[in-house]
Amino acid sequence: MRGEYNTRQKREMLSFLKERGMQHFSVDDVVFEMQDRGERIGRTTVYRYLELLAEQGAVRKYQSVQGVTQYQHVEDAARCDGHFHMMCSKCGELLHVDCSLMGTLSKHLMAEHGFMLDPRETILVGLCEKCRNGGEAVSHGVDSAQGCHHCL
Amino acid sequence: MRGEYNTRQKREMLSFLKERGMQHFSVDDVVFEMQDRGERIGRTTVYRYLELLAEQGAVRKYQSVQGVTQYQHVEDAARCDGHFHMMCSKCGELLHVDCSLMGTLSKHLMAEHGFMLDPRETILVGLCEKCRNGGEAVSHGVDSAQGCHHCL
DNA sequence: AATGAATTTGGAAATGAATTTCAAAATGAG
DNA sequence: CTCATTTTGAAATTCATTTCCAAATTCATT
Repeated sequence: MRGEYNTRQKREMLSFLKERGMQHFSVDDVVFEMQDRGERIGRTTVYRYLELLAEQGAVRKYQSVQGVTQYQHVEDAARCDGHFHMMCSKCGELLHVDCSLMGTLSKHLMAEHGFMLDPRETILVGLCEKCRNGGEAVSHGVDSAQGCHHCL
Repeated sequence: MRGEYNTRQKREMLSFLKERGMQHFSVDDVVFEMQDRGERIGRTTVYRYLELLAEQGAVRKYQSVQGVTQYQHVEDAARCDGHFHMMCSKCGELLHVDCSLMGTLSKHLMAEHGFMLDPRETILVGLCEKCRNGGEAVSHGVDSAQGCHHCL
């Protein structure tokens, strides 16, 4: 049956997932990491296995509006529950938003609009700082992936 | 200046938009409709002009997660500017969110996270009140844009 | 360890939407 | 009409993702 053979490629990818923790990654991230490790693994195989894992629920798949699909290991993604993601429409990067303001918004939408916001399905789309500044990162004291004074 | 010449192709497309009303359509819909009318119009031109109209707000662009981008004629574009939308993941209804909290959120994301939230691309996903109270399930997608009774 | 059937791999080719290119055509101001 | 500017569109390109399929691998059985 499909998915029942234990191969080197699958083991390598599972170990990669574990290392990544809650961090998002793309197919290319896997491919290049494997190259760095000196492991050979075909791009097709990465696509295929991530798809299988997504079906099985071991991985969550975020398809950007335009650009590269991102994946996230679900074991740790459970820790993402209750927080949101924003995606840059230009570079496709997916960022965590651990911000109490989102909780406030959720409560408000529920109380005033009768709408139960789903953090897993909602992706805030816009332009990340890097892309707004022409590819250069600018520090403003707060890493958007980490949090601000409102954030956890 | 870009967009200032009045051409047959533009006139034809504008008349197409008017006929379509709020109904969504794809680039191919335009191309084939034009062929049926006996008008010749290049696919490139359709992409290009729809993109221009989208920038100007005369057309809204829905990029499906997978598949073909769909467009929709916005008769009163100003009515939707600066507003966000939420979509029910069950019935697919698209709802208008005119809420000062969204403005607050936008400002916060910009100031503290360096992220410029885009109201046109962002769709808040969750469960609407009807569906939370045992509404009927309807397949959703781009079609559901028609369900936006506040905004369109 | 050998056999063989089932599964998996991965390079290459295909797909398909969207974008870029650029020479030719159309437009409109003067 | 002239001519600079804008627009058009066929063809080429891009690029993530999928499909194809022969070869390699895995695993249960001898």
